[in-house]
Amino acid sequence: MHSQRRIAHLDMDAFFASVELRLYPELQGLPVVVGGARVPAPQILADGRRHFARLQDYRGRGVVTTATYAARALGVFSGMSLMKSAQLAPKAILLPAQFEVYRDYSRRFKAAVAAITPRIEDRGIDEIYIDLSDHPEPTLPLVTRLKAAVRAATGLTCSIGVAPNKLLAKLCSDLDKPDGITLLEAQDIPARIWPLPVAKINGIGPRTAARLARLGIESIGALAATPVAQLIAHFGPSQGAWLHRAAHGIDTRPLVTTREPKSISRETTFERDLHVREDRATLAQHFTALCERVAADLRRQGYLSRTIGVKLRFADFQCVTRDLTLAAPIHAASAIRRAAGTCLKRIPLEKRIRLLGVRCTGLSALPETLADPQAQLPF
DNA sequence: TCTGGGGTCCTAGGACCC
DNA sequence: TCTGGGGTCCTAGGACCC
Repeated sequence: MHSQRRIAHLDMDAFFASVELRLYPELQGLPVVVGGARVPAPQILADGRRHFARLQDYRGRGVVTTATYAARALGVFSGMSLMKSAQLAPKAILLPAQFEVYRDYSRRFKAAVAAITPRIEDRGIDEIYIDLSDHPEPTLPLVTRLKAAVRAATGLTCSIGVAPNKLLAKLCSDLDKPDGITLLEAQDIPARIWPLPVAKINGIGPRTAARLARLGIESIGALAATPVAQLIAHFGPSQGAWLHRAAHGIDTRPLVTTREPKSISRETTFERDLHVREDRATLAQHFTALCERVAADLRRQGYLSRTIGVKLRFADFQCVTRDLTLAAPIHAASAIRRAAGTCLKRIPLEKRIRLLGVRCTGLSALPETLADPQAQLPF
């Protein structure tokens, strides 16, 4: 028999914004927003002090990547357009995202955890699952030690939830943020999980939450009380049964401790919507650049791709994709551009284009001889 | 002055093979 | 001439996550 698992979810607190506060301590306590591309970097003044851009001076199509807790208090949240957040917090500091710096902090906090508890599932740049089941130490001192190690390695705080599975661990890491520890057992589900809105469940997004709301189901408890047959009638056998299990805190997924990438892609949203007729040269330039960037990513990560695809988003936000599977895998930018060009020809282009992307799937390992940069031709 | 960029997973139909 | 399933690959779209 296998005993109860002990799964932790560790989530860094306002990760990108907190890294920026480490780099610019004079911003501590202020509303700060980290934004997308084309945001000006801080300027060093003659007296050595730094000058920061304000949200009110931003023009463009970027969105909020992360906001400090002071900015969140003004109603600014991830995913909100920067122009809209400027209405809510015009004087907030606006910083460009520095993904290389965040990746470095990410490696440091993960290494600090791995030195104590090696069974880790990577869930992106700022969160991980940790399997504590086989660790001899009691949960609270162990988790306290993990937080201290993360802080020593990065200077940053995190929040940790510990529960019998990933679904519940993820739910409860969010219950005491920032800098919190939440331990949850199965018998705590009715009191602590059922009052929460259904969208707190990882896997229930805005669409599913809206469909549930139309059925009068708003809380996880209401979802748990709904007969599974009714859920299956509305959402199909797979999703319906899953919704029922999730609401009851049932989740048997193991940790995935190693993973190979399935796709590598690059995309760009234009500063203004472009049209094939009027902006052919500009579009061609962006298209070639995307193919070159994705080719460079493939080579750096050591992959060939057999299926090349394109993605377009039109001005009305309609999204279309086309892909093409080749007889043999490729990695050269010129070959990617040729295949992606074939895909593009299959899309009617009457509408203005907002976004263009190039994607490589069907990945296989690049042979060693080709992976050697000395052996590479430019394209 | 709505709505980024990089991913994963699922569904579903058609082709094709056994 | 009509009638089968099962399995895999390819393609397109959609939901969701960080």
